[in-house]
Amino acid sequence: MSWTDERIDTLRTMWEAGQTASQIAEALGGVSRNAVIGKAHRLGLQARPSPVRANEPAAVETPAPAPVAPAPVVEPEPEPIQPEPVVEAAPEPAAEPAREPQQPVLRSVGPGGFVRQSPGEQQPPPSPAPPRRLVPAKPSAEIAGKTSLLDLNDRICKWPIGHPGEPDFHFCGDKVNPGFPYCVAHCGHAYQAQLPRRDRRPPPPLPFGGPRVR
DNA sequence: CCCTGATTCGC
DNA sequence: GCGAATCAGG
Repeated sequence: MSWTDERIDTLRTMWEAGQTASQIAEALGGVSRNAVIGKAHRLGLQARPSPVRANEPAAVETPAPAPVAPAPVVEPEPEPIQPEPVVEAAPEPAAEPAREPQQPVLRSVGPGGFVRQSPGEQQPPPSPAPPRRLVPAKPSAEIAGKTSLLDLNDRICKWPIGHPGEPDFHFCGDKVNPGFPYCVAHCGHAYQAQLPRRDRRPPPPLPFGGPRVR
């Protein structure tokens, strides 16, 4: 697989939408999450809460536009070297709590891997709604909320809920029954002992498609 | 162990 | 440029 414009576009969109590298890789297919991460970085996409690396030395803490509350803005003043005999080292225990994690505002991510907004965060377009250009809206990177195709992986129950094409089509999403493509419950549906023809139930909810061959 | 993203480095 | 291997935190 190569990075076609379209694939790069999907990567961009999903990455910016907060999808994990794994999900993106899964969605794109043919690439590993490492490939996705590598590409994302090469594309300049970056910065996003990483488990690794809590803080960087000279991290330029953007004080953030503290609107009201005259918070004691402490200018870091990048002291070059100079041991500087600490003269006044008694920071008032007043307003100390480090800056709220309000860099790119940490949000939780929904089941579908989509950014959630807390009610209070509901912030309408800051300025008079800029004439947003309606974009084609790529086929991937959406279908929020439910376990979508994008969320499937080797240990996620792939039992389909609903039907492909329907707006709310999604997958079970439970932990898989080790060794099977479905969770325990759905394995129960998928694998049944033969019953006498006469009492056999007709509806065969096949997962659709076979194992995806890439 | 599972997950994450970051980095490195041979190709 | 690419991505597997590796690292390292949650």
